[in-house]
Amino acid sequence: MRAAVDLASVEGLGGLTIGRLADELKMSKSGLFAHFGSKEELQLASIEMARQMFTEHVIIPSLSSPEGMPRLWELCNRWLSHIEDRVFRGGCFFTAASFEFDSRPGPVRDRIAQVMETWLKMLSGAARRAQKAGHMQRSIDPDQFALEIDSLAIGAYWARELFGPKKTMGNTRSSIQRHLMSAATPACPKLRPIR
Amino acid sequence: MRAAVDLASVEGLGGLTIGRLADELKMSKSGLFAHFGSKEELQLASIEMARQMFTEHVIIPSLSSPEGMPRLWELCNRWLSHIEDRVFRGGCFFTAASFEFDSRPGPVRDRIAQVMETWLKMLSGAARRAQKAGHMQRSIDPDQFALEIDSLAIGAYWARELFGPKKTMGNTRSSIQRHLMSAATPACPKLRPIR
DNA sequence: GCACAAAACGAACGTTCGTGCTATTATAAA
DNA sequence: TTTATAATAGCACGAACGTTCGTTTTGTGC
Repeated sequence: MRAAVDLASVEGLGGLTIGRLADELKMSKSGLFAHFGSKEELQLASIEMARQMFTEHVIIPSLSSPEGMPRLWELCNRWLSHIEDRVFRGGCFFTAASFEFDSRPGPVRDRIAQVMETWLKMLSGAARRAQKAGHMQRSIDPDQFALEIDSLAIGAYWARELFGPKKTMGNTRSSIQRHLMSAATPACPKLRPIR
Repeated sequence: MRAAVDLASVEGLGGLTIGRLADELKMSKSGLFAHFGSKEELQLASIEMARQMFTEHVIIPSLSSPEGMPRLWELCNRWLSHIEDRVFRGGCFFTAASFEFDSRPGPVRDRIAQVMETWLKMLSGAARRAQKAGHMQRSIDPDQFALEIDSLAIGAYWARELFGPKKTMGNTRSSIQRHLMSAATPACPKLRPIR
């Protein structure tokens, strides 16, 4: 599954081909195929694996940060890091998959949308708790705010892949930090740079 | 070419297949193929067509707005509109193509990156002129600023395609407008909502 | 009406795709 | 050691892919 996720993150979920994956693993096509029964199942399994990896690298470690703005900041930071660290060989698995499948109805598209919705809810939930903790202005719509910082990260990834990593990611960290701070109250604790 | 762009915007530039396009146009594969000579040429021609359409729908009309912040705002607005209006059947041609080809070296990828760079330069150039006109704070880095508003639009498109158009685009308009206004000086003229 | 060029066509090529079969081999329980 | 079960391999299939070929249709200027 690790190989599948790597391949899919480079060639796209559609380009994740049973033959190529079998070659990579030095297996026969049919031997590999038997584990899934269909290409769609392979795709869904890859999504599941990628989701697990994302949870493990980004979400779980962030939960040890204190609730409120610090945890929101930590979530953003760890997401950017997981792109920089190339946890997926080809970049950001889910962003690429989203754009690839957004107009191809079916279980694969639905699952991707579901995972991304959960992620957005994670962000907006953190924002909402930041409001409850008095770290964030109550006039802000948490859902829209979550989408905004998510967009900044997606855009950074987009620019990085197209134009090279020059200073893109570092600049984006400060972009997002600025965005968080512009929404913060005086009671909000300092946001420490994680890297 | 219109049909090719439509097909590519739905199935992706890779899924733009000579056979399917021929079917759609009720032509023979070979008859269609003869016009291009290779699939890559077809892809490049599609990019060119999409670029022309984008220029026509977004850039040209914006040039009649006064230089500075108003024109920058108009560029953003028209980009959002051209997504809402589904100028490309499958959504935003270039955003999808960017993510599809970002890790597939070759002339197609290069051309996409080139077009997107030109577009970003258009935005940052407008921002720079807004600074010269005294509409925008000079402390702002125009390149980073351009990437930020581009990111917001990309993110809006991403959410729209995945979760449905509910209120996404409208909210994004105000997100971007807020972002512009937070960078504005007192001398900046009012930004009228275009739609 | 004819000649000539451009355009479209149908058939075939070699690959690769996903997907079924039927063997063969490893593994673990009896 | 035998036996049941899971994993892998081998082979073949129909379809679709990009591409090439020779032929036929279409349109234009004389």
